[in-house]
Amino acid sequence: MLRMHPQTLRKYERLGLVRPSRTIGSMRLYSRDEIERLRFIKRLVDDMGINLAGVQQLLEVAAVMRRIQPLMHDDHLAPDIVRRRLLREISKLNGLLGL
Amino acid sequence: MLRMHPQTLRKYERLGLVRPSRTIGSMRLYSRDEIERLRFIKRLVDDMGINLAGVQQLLEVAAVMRRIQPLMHDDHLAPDIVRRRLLREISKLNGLLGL
DNA sequence: GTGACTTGATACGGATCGTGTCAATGCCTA
DNA sequence: TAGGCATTGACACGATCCGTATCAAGTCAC
Repeated sequence: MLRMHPQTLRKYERLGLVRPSRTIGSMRLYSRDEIERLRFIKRLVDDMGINLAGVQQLLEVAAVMRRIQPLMHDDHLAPDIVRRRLLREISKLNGLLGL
Repeated sequence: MLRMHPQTLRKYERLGLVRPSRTIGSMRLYSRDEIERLRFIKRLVDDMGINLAGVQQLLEVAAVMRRIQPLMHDDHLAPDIVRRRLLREISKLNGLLGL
């Protein structure tokens, strides 16, 4: 489906990049979100040549982006609240870059 | 000063990670900003084990962060302007992650 | 129950990255 | 101005990382 080698998926899981659920017999089961996540990882690794350590950081950046996005388009949220949450996410981003 | 091998600095320049100015005799000259940049790169590579390809992306993320930071603390700027510039930076960040 | 697949563990080839070496050039001082 | 030393660029050598192949053992579906 994603043309990924089974061993690659296992290694990604060992590194904590994905977290598939398991069936009773301990077979891996990937949700739609995780498949999308794998697609994202594949782009970073195959097309951009990025390290798995770098992928891990960029995944966290992407997670922050996903939380910021709705904040900016929610029109019935008090500007103060938006501003405060935005500051929190930005400082989180800075922290993970070690700034 | 940063305990980096000269060849490492040359390779980083070939990859476009740093851009030192040159003296008349073509010797490399690093500004304070570039030294800080090198320190940042060193952390990503040595401590986090990140690829140079990943470093390149994270450098761009850091650049966006550096532009966002003053926006959030400038009280003289109209909220509309802040919001618009913020949206631009965020979409830039999304674009560079391929989202 | 039988055949096909998945599981985990280990090993191998290719690519990346830091470092060492080389001759040639540039810089500084006596 | 001549001599000693560092820097320049190019190439090559280990170490490490990553995807993939292989293996026996366990699991699934028919």
